[in-house]
Amino acid sequence: MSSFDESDAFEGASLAARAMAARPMPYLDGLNPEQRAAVEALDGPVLMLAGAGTGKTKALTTRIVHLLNTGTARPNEILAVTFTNKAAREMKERVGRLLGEAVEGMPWLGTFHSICVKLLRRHAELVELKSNFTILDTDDQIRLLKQLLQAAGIDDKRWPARQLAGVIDHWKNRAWTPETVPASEAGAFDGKAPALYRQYQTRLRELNAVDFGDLLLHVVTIFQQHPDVLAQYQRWFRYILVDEYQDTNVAQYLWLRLLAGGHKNICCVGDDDQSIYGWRGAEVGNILRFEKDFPGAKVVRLEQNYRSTPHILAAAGGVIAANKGRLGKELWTDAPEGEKVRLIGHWDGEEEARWIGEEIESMQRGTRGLRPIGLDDMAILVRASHQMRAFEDRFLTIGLPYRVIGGPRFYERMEIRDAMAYFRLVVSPSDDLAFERIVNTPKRGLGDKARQTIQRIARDHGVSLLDGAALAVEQGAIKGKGANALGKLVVDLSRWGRMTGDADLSHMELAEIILDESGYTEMWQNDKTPEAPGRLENLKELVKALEQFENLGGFLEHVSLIMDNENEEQGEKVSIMTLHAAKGLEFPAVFLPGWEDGLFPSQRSMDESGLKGVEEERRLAYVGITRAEEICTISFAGNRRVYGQWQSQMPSRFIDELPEAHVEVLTPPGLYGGGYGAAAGGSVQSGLETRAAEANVYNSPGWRRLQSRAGDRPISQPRDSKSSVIDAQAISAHTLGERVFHQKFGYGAIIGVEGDKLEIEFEKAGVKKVVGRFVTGADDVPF
DNA sequence: TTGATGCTTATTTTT
DNA sequence: TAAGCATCAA
Repeated sequence: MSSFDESDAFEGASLAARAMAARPMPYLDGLNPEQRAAVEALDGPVLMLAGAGTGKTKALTTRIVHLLNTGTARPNEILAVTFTNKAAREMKERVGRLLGEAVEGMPWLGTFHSICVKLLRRHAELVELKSNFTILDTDDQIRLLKQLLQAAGIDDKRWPARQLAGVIDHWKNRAWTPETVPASEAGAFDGKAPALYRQYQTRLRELNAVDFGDLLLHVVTIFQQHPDVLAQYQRWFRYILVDEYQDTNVAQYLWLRLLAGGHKNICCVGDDDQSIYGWRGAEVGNILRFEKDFPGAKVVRLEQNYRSTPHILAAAGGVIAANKGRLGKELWTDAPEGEKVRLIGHWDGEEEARWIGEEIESMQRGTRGLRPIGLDDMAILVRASHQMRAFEDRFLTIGLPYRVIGGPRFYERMEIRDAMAYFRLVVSPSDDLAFERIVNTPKRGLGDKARQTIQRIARDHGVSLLDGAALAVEQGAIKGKGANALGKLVVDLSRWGRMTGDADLSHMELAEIILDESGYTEMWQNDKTPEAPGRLENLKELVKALEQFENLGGFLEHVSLIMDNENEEQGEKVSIMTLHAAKGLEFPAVFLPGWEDGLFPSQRSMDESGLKGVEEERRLAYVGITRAEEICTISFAGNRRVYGQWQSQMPSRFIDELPEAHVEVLTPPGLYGGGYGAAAGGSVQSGLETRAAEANVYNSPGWRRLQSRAGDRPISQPRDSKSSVIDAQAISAHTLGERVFHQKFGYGAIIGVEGDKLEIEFEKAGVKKVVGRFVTGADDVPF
């Protein structure tokens, strides 16, 4: 590719364009100078570094409007990519609103995946697919891989299909085809992965199917192998905009680079500090490297924050400052100072949940001169979904309404996928995966044996499973009840297939007919498990969703890419969600519980990815804090049940990184034998050495550092327990067999030492692993 | 085809 | 601990 050519920049400046440029641009008025700069730099590469809450979407949408309004580009000449359907939808809406008219077109505003589907359908033959290929979801993918593993005689216990799917996904994210997987990766999955990857791709081609990863990979392959096709799109998409650039993987990066290769009118928006999807293949490097990839790129930093108070921003800034290799940004705001970030330690996870419940109730009423905050304006953001349980339990007992955001999505539910498999089979009878999914759902007495027979016959005749099934019935290869049921299924499917052409029948009615006559609805009606009614409800929802589409085929086309499910429940509720799910959201009051080393940052992250892992976790902390508008409350527990075992926890290293000046340390009730009153205003240290209870929570190294930050140690380094003075003391202070006392578990004997953990057999509580610090010799019990 | 039982595993999940 | 599974007996 040639380097950036200056003349390209003026390509759009025709007479007409200049005339258009003379039109008023009221939409520019509401922008700050940086946003405005990002909007007006239409030509050439632009990197918009948009911190949390700095009006990124506003700048992005205004930029599109500006492109259109100045006549620089027509709607169909703009390629605007997002990661989520939600973001795409929002952008469409906002562009429409700014233009004051419906956007005619913008056919190329969408997610990476939806745009790739469009492209791939046009050029499917270039990768040996037919343009009506089906898109497999993760579930189909796994089942297919399972079959391959079985065929290859690999024990799918030792080598689970899930894991193989992970490896293949990873490779596709890196844009590696079976041919280009580097030798260094070949050892994955016991060295079997490369061959299986190849087989999998072959099988997908036979099925005329692609998985999510293929959508990008195939398009990249086409662009790479067919310069003429690429050139056509380079001309076509004269202006490219990319949202959440920090989340792009290698395949997406290549895709963008190829498309922008000619004119280089590409504007990438993102925030390296909010890159939290590395584990999914996202490469922060993409955004860090932007200026190298596109020499002469204009870099605009949006740093004025319109969301949070100065204290909150300072706290977030203090934490993220510990990361290396940042592009560098500092958020600031005009907003009044507000409340400091509040920090509180608890005895255990249950108490933490209890306290937060009470805190929510009092904030709802309005306390200490603060305005009352509605439940909809509060959120609890956790690192891992299992942490939600404690809150759900607690909120159920005190009757506090809550909603869990995230979790299994609508289109991932079993009943929805079953129903869709029926639809798929009606629309395309050769969809073998759909056939396999529903042959015996509801139960038709077709077990493994029957399935194998069908497969054999289909293979022998070189036909689809459905046709094979028809043959099997004709030949009488299937006996007994199953034969009748299968015969009926085959006949029904072809009948429903003919009904798709029936003009008198809406596709919604047809869908109902399919679900009823197949016995699928009945299956759930007869099901007595508690979730059955909900499933029937979902099926109704599904049929309702069909309304927006012209026919079943059109529905299936779209639905495979729409995995979100935003049904707004009514009523004021506290939101509970993971930090990941919270990205892009904001709440006046945010609770961030569970800030303990091992939980957050997660042990696994640190084990698997080391410093990189910690840095990504730190970005997650940054994302969490910056969700808060007015009040941000961080908490941790000294003890927590992990996999049924009580474990003592160290406060998160991220707590050490909170700048003291912007943090207010709260005292949990109970520790001083009284409520808030007893300790309010009092120094935490006052009773520090007097009672074991306080000592346990507040005597931790992290806590002490927070109280008096003597010399600044390099905080980004993971603390190695073995090199920690305090922990070493804790271990050497005890010996095997010693009788000890623990505040929660009572008396016990030390039966083992493991790092800084003591294994103790407690008289009442059984065997537990406890951090040495939390234990005192039985004779020194302080009361 | 069901139900019971035992075993194993344990983040984050935009499409 | 507890959920998700796979296997097994009936």
